[in-house]
Amino acid sequence: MTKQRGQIVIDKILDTAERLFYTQGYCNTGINQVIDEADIAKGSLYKHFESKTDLMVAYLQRFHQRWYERIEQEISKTEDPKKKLLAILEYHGQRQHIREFGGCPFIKANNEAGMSDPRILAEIQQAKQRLKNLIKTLVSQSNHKKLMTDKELTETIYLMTEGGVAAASVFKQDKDLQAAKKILQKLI
Amino acid sequence: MTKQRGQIVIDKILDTAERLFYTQGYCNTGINQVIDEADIAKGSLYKHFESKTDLMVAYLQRFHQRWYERIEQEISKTEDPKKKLLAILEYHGQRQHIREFGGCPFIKANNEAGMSDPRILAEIQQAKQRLKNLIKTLVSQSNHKKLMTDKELTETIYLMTEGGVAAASVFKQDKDLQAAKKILQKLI
DNA sequence: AATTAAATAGACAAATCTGTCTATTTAATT
DNA sequence: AATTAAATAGACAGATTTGTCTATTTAATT
Repeated sequence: MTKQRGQIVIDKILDTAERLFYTQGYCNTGINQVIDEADIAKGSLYKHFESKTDLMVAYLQRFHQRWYERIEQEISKTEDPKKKLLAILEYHGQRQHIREFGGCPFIKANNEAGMSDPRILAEIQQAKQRLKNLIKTLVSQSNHKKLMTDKELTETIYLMTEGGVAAASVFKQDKDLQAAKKILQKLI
Repeated sequence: MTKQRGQIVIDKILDTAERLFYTQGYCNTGINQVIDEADIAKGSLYKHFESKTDLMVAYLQRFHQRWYERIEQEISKTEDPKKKLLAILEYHGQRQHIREFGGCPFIKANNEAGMSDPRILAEIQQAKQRLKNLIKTLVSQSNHKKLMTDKELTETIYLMTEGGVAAASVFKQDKDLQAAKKILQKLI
């Protein structure tokens, strides 16, 4: 079963949209630039996506799925729940480095287009909630020091992750995320 | 000494730009909407600001100053450094409520326009650094429990603040910031 | 009161934006 | 091989964008 012709076009569009929407921003990226860099015709884009907003939604949905799969894959490298928690912070630092400290794609999308379409906000909320739930599960399995409750530790880790990525986008480095990792080592 | 005519115009422009750039976003706000809602002429805007980017920079500079003054005023309500630290989290929750959970103005500006002009990123970095320094000073005065070092506690508080505001913008509520406050009470 | 500076309304240019449409070519399927 | 569906290039509409410019009115200053 080889790839359908249509799927190749869709993939090229979504790949390009993902790259441009993230690096330049949704508003700063025109449809014409997307079709130019994706090397497809405008008619093809509007055959598969009703509007630019729909393209944004589709990008976020696909990104949400791939993003979560990457995190799951990353923490699967160790069995220890404590190490898995540390890996989440480590991973976010690595990703921000790859992304040249452009910040969280979900937060970016939310800031620019979160209020314009309910599907956008919903997708972002679901993604963030999944991360929270993942942390919660790992915390409950971690047998941590009980310096705080499971709920509080979960919250702390989530906030340090979110804050660390934001700090990375401001200061263009990942030392806040690295610091968060060291702090977490003391807390668990 | 009453207000100069020019200053009134500048204030109206900056007030409107601040409101629209935050609620709608920089890209989603046109110069024409700014002059319409500020109720001034287009020529007046371009007399005081060379470009839309310059207006953004001026908005951020004024906002940075006022923002920091508000925080200083807020924490001046108590003498206890521990309570001052808690007040920072409390204050950010209140502000996000007022802002209808639109997130951090600096992070928003950075995501949308941080790479387009070095002055924008510089202003945002300075603002965030000031917050970090403020927390650092308060931590050093707080005589906290020493569950972690001063540096680590400072980092934790900063990250929880940054992450809490981001979470507020995603989930449209301030309970993450409230949770952060309760966690901080345990840490100090 | 006369002069100077600033604010105004609004036309305008030039570029860009999203989205539509047509005519043609390419590829997959029967 | 014939048919059907999809991708292409590109023109086009209509709206919107930033920024400029002119002519006029308003306000402050000498």
